[in-house]
Amino acid sequence: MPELPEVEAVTRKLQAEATGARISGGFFPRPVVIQPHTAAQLHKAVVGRSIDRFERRGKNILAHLDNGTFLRVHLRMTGNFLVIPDARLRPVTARAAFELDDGRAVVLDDPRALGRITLHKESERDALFADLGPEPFSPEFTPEAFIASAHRSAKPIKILLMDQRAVTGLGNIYAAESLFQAGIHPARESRGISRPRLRELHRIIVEVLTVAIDSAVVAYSTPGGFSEGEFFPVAVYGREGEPCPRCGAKIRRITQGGRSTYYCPRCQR
DNA sequence: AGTCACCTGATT
DNA sequence: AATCAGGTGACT
Repeated sequence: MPELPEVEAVTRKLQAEATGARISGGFFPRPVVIQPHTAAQLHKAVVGRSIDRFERRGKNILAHLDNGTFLRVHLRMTGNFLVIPDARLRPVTARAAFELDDGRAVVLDDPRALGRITLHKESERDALFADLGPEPFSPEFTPEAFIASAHRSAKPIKILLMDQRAVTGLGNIYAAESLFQAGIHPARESRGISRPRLRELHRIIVEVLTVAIDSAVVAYSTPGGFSEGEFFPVAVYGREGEPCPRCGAKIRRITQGGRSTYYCPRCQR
């Protein structure tokens, strides 16, 4: 489910619903989800702590506790992190649950169990995210910084956009949509793209993510979460064979880095 | 830089 | 039965 916009929506909802909550219990049925910690270890570390604040960093959700530690939650492909009203009624796909002293629980719900949770000291934060690039809405994500990282890379531009070191938050959908809007072919070598086109792509990335966050927050605040289908006007992703909304040419699918990339062969050169 | 493994469920 | 999935890390 989640790229940056969905993670942002999830984080905001947790911040609204569970800030200040106190953890009274833990449920960690899948060792791999919390490794290198053990269930007993994590249980001991979180019970009695309250959650001061939720924060998003890239596609990670951080839950800051009241003792100088934080939980780092990554949703990977299919995870969701949410408050349920009754800790006893967790879904069968709950891979971790933090029971709260008011009877609710904060749950990692993830059918594929690819999501991960780890606990860290605040002092380890910088080291933990050393390989994460700039937040797309931060002052560090300048056109010049983006152009520089592109011109340093021989990777196809689509691969670069999904590399969290160049900019954090884009995944398979929004990378493809950004390139469509910028009119850039996904297989173009990053360092061969002109400065003006990269400058335009930079602007579009910020715009695409802004629009996507707005729609994700609205979609996720309604009952049922994101389940109401599409909430972002997707032009190319998942639309192989359908007409391009701009020129009518058939959308194509190629494989890059083992993932599907969708693009318009006429609009994207 | 490309491939695969991690998991499970949906779709072809 | 095979393929695919909005991610990432560990391989070759």
